[in-house]
Order: sequence, then C-alpha cells, then structure tokens
Amino acid sequence: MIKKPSFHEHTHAHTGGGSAATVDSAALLRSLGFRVTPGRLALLALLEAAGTPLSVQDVSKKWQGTKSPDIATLYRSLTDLQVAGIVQRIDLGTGTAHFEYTPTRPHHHHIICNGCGAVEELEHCTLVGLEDQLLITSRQFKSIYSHNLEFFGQCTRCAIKK
Amino acid sequence: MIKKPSFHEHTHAHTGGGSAATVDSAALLRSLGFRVTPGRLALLALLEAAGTPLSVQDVSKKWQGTKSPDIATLYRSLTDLQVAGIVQRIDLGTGTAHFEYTPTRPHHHHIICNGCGAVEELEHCTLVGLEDQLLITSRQFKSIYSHNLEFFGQCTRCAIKK
DNA sequence: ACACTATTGCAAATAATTTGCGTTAGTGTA
DNA sequence: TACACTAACGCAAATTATTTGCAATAGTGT
Repeated sequence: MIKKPSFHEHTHAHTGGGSAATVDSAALLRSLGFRVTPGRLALLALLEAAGTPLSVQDVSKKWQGTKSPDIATLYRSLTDLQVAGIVQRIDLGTGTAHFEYTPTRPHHHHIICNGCGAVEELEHCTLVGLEDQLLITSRQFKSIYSHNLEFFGQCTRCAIKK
Repeated sequence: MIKKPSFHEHTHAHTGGGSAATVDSAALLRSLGFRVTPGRLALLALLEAAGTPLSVQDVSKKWQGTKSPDIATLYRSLTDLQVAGIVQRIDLGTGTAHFEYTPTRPHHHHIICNGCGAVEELEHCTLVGLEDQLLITSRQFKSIYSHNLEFFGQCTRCAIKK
C-alpha cells in the first residue's frame, strides 16, 4: 500500500516545450506534494545523470558521497515517484524492475542486447497513433494510459565476439 | 543455468502458412530435442487452451486431472520451451513472469487493465517494419530478434465501477 | 520554536525464481 | 523386449526481489 502525500499543488514543474534542459528537482518534488529531502534530491540527480534505466541495486551501487539509503527506502521512493509520473518503471526482460527519470527526456523506448545487456535509447516513440487505432478495435477497453515497448537484439560488440 | 537437450533434429514442426490450427505437441517436442513426457504434453495443452498469458502460479492452479508438477519443474519446463521458441515470456507489469503458447497464434500484443488486470489480445503486430527502420538509426545494434509491447489502460467494466 | 506527519532505517515477512541432488522414466540400440 | 544413458522430475533448501511494521528522525507550515 502506498502512502499518498497531500497534494498542495498538483502542477508539474516541466519546462514545457521541447527544450527541457534541466529541472529544479526541489521545486519539482514540492510541486508534487513530496517533501524535499537530501535522499530524494540525490536519487533524482543520480537517475538523471545515469540516463539509462537503473534497478534498485544499480542505484544503491552508484550512490555517491553519502551512504546509500536503505533498499526499502529506495523502493518506496521510486514507487512514489513513478506514481507521480516523474519516474517510469521499465521491464528490460531481466526480471527485476528498472527505473528511468522522465522529466528531461521525451517518451521513448530501448533496445536491449541479449548478449551483454547493453541498453540503447531509441528516438521518439511513434506509437501514439496506434493507441487510438487500437481503441477502435478493442472490445473491452475504452482508454489507454501507457505502454511498454522494448526491443531485444544483439549489439555490434557481441556480434563480433560470437 | 539451463541444461540444453541434444538437438537431434532442429526443425520446427510448425504447420507453416497461416492456417496453424492444431499442432501435434508430441512431434513438436521431439523435433526440438525434448523428451515427450506427460507433464510437458499437459503443460502445452493447458497453455494452448488458456489462450492468455499465464504465470507459473496460474498454471499450477489450472492444472487438471493429475497433481500439478512441482513449481521448480514448471519453471524449468517453461524456460526451456521459451528458449526453444514455442513459448513466449511476457511482462504484464505485475512483476511476475507470464508465459504464452505461440505455435498456433500469430505474433501479437496485449492491453492490460490497470484496474482489474484483465488482458485482451490485440490483432496482428505492425512493428516489423519499425524494427528495420530502427536498425538504420541505431549506433550499437545490427540486429533485432524480438520485442515486447504491452499497453495499459482501463477496461470498460472498471471504467463503470469508478 | 512547535506541532504535525512524511520519510527513513532496520529488521522481519512475503513472493518469485533458482539450484542441488537423488530418483524416475523416456529413448535409442542391441 | 531388455539395457544403458541421461533428460526430466520431485522435494528441500538457497537466492533474489520486493514489501511491510514500527519506532526514530527530519521537513513544513504556523
């Protein structure tokens, strides 16, 4: 069960438009009703800097400066942030959840290497139109909120090795 | 680590073409180098009859007639069958692996209801062209083997409840 | 400075998945 | 059909991922 913060203001702090360079994490957290803690700030900074989806383990290992927050805290934070919409949960086929920071990057997908697990980020997603189309055909569904799409293949490096 | 069977013949027993109505599971297993056991046959039959992706738990519960195989056996079988290509592993966003029988159905995707978890199967996938396109742009990848695509939304029933 | 409660750490509980190992049972061959 | 070989299975135990309870700590608004 996820404890919901009281939403004072529910306005995302997105810079709007395509030039979302940097985001004031403190303001972002506040605008979502979260308290601004060192842990949350560092978590967002780490996720943003990583640029690639991270598992809880990854986050804990990459944590710098201070001691990493407890794993339970990381799970709680990431889940809350995901519900709030500034972090996306992604399945890379590894069986463990990975999280990606979304405010500064447009919606996109990935290719994962079956050999070494390398992840490459793909350009803009072109599935929005498809969603509308699907809803016309669907018997049971009247709305689509999101989708997950990941490709699996072999990266150049692994292709050479084999 | 997955124990690989010795592949006597590595020819899939697919009926070829689009009219893959029923498949002789025994022959299919044999052609993939697996032994034909009652457990495997029942597993394939169950998966095919279900028509929807099942978790290991689901399989165990739906098992009929004889006592369900041990969970460890189910995991081993499903993983082997997945590697062999006649079962696909799917992520429905639940955090647990689901498996779907593929020989008799064309490649497709699903919509999952965020409310009740209902799964609807979508018509034919239209992403094949996109894969080729992606490979042109990709820096690190030269081949794509597969992809996962699932949509999440709200089904009519849940839309009414709320 | 103070009260209120979200957030965190720590330990313990669940759940999912994997692994080791001895036994059982398909398969090919004599 | 009997026999040897080894995949497949059951069972118990080990891992790994994720969640939950609870008391202590620390942001926030007043």
